[in-house]
Amino acid sequence: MTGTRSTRQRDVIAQVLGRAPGPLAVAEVFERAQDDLPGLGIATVYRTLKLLTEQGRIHPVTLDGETLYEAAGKGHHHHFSCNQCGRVFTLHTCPVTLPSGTVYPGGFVVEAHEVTLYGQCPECAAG
Amino acid sequence: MTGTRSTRQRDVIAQVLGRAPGPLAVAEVFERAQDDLPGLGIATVYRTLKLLTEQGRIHPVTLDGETLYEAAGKGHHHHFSCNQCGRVFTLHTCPVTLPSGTVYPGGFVVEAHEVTLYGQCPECAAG
DNA sequence: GTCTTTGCAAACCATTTGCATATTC
DNA sequence: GAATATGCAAATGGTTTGCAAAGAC
Repeated sequence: MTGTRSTRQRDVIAQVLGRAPGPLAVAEVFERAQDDLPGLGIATVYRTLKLLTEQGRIHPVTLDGETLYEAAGKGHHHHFSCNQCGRVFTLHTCPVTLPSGTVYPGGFVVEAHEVTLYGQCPECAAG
Repeated sequence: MTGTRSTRQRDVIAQVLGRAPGPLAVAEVFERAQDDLPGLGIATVYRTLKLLTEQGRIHPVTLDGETLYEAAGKGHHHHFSCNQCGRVFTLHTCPVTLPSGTVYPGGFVVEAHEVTLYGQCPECAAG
């Protein structure tokens, strides 16, 4: 069986995502993981992100044309993208009430939804 | 001034997007535009999509890691992505009430929102 | 006729893959 | 010790760019 071994690289990459306040781009994961593990190769980052995704331990999030990754198991949540600093945050509130099975005009059967809010993050709003 | 000339290529590409029921991927734009205009080059498609975007005549939409393009001027709307056939539709209903300026817990100032619904499109639900 | 746009081919750049070496169990 | 994972470098594939020829005005 492949993908089961515990390695320092996999641990570090999973940890990096685990402590982030929101989803991270591949380059960000790479940089942060290198702090803990110099010599880490970018190919390993891609391979590990793919592996963790297949295992359901992280999820890809596409936002503004970039693929970001976030740790799984955060329950239902959405994202906030700051128009000023560009950072993406995880929000634990949901502005939508859409029970699975709701049928939209035209006959669209809704099974899930995704919301992205854009605006100013607390830091940028304060500055 | 560059970007102002009317060419067959630009007209065709704009028309393709104008008559689509939802946003299209670059490859789809390319294929459909080639029906009207054999010999069209892919580079022209990319250049034109970029131009039309800068002119505000179309908008990019990122969905599941792909960048799609749709005609502008459709007013506030959202997207529905069919889990079965993969097609993306434009929905003219909005499940969210979020006046610009709403402040979310933590101090996030909301200026805009984007919603994507996932499920079965009318055709796939009927099949 | 001048300036812009196009198509082609080359250049780019992020992501993936092949392979020898290092690591896990 | 056998099998898996890593790092490097090469390959890939979508997007962009340089340039000579075609087209718009």
